[in-house]
Amino acid sequence: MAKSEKEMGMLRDHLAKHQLKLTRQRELILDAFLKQEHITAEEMYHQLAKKDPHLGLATIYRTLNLFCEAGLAQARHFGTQTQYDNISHKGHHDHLICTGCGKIVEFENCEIEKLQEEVATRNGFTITTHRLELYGLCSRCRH
Amino acid sequence: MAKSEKEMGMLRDHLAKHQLKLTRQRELILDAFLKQEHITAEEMYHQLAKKDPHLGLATIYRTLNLFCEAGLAQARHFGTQTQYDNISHKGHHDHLICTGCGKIVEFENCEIEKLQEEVATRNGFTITTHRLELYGLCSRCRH
DNA sequence: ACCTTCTTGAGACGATTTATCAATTTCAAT
DNA sequence: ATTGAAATTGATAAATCGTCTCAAGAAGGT
Repeated sequence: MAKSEKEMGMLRDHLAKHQLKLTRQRELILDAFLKQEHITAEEMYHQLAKKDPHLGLATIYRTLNLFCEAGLAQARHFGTQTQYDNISHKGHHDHLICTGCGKIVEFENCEIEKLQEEVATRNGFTITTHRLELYGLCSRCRH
Repeated sequence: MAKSEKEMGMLRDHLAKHQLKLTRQRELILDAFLKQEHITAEEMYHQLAKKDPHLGLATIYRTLNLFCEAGLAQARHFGTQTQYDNISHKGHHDHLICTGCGKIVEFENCEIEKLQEEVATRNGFTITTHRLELYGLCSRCRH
């Protein structure tokens, strides 16, 4: 917990600004959240079941949504679930996905990211995160 | 319906390849879909209620998913709902999404697409489609 | 027209997330 | 340290969204 001073500070700030309280559960969930790049409420529920078997799923949802409002997390809907991304992690990995065999290749491309920034700026946006997925056939599946 | 020959052709192709049938409902839904840039199943359900009050919501979901498989549409999860984007009528467009107010700005960027092709080629992939979403705050929500 | 197969519509169902509410905890003011 | 108003929690009910089920109907090849 010692190394997450910055994030804990952001949370405290947000709580103070909104007359909210710092609870044992919120500290526990923040602690676990900061160790992840992204996580679902359900995953966190299972992870924390060991440390606090009585921690409710609703509390986790409420807290992760609170983190979003405090600027620590960002919700992203993927498939049927909601992923909560840790904003302090910046390792963007995009994906090449083969629709034939399901193979996934991760890549990073600074030039693309730069162009994304340009598009965003041109439209008055400030990007916090992005998602890029390329679908196609890998060399083996192309026949 | 006369102006959507290309899309109707793509649908016929897909149906033929998979032993599926062309039904009145599928024609009706395609017709309505091609007039939109993106739409949810629920929105389409209400739109088509006038033309066919007995058209079921499940049929709309099934048909929009079929369009995705036929390469006419692309599903995108935003908020709690699924948006079905029309990718064959107006060309592919990517999205800038404000996480504050939900505003969506569509854009197209040839340079980004060219770089995507390069990444794909470098990895032996042939891209058939892609999805690019930039999440952030619009000028108004940034305060 | 026949016959097989696919599709539809209606509602049941499943998964995910939010709302409800009594009991508990926080925290600032005593 | 104690008090007490206000926020939070946990358990569960409820809402939301999308898929599944299945009997009845439609499509399309022969």
